[in-house]
Amino acid sequence: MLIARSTDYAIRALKYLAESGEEVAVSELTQKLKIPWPFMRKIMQLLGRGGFVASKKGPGGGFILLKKPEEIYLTELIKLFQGPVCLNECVFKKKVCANKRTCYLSKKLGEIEEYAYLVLSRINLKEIMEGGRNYGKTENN
Amino acid sequence: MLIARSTDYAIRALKYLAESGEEVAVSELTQKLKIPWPFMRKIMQLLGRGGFVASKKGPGGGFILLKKPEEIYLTELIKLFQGPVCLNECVFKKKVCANKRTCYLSKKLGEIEEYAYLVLSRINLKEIMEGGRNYGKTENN
DNA sequence: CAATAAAGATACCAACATGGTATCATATAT
DNA sequence: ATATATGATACCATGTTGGTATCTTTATTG
Ligand code: FES
Ligand code: FES
Repeated sequence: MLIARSTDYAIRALKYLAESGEEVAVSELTQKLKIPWPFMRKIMQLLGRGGFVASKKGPGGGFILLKKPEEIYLTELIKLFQGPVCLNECVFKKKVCANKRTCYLSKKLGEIEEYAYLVLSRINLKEIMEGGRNYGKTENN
Repeated sequence: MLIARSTDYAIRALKYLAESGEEVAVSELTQKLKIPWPFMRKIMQLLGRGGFVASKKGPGGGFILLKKPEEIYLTELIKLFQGPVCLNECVFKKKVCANKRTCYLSKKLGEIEEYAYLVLSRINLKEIMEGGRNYGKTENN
């Protein structure tokens, strides 16, 4: 799967923040987006570390968007929540395969990965917000 | 990951069978390819059910390739061992997302999946055998 | 016709990734 | 001071996948 749940939730949260424009507490996010509370918190914290949002503690505090929607690229979010986009990893996981350079399959998978990265790296939050008007409104669990 | 371990092992086994041309027992496969024995068996059984190989029981028995290498496509193997190639599944796993049709992200991921499928579906065993002379000789685990 | 060597079937186990939870510490507004 | 928010972090639960074990069935061969 290219996009994990955590990344998806992050997108929804960012979208909400972008539309709100002001400080939003996790409690509000979690209510509006129907996402489990502690999980949402974890995600917001990560977004904070990633520099996408700023946080304010105390009553009335919450999270606020730091970047413009058009500056938030999908690949950045994926990297933050799932690590680098990678589809052609040699099956001998951790260990590097000696044939990686010459392996035919690896080359082909690399092409796919390259294409995937290209497409994903062009998608930004603004596009998602405009392109998919109902993204994140999937209340049908 | 596009290609799982099981699929990879299957490719190696098929390659070996193709080069051998005659009945090969799992014991031989497992020795030559350095793949765990019971796992290899399971994989060969699946390949049998998938119609890629025929089996012969009893002493001297084993598996023999049923198709020509150029008729064995990577997507078929992936389907057999990992299920259908799918990269754009909506995060609400099992349940179908009502917005699937209009979701911008889903559309983009669909494009990637389509491309991936196109590339993979053109790759056959013969290509792999010729293109990557040392595929499956990764003895460096 | 035994004994043996193979595969068929199937249930089980272990490691890992991921989604999700809980807890305690810290900062801030009132 | 207290309530309300996040920061950090450790933990738990579930599912998938790689891997194992066991028992049955079929065929060869002496
Ligand atoms: S088998 Fe390792 S890169 Fe191809
Ligand atoms: S959120 Fe379900 S398809 Fe986009």
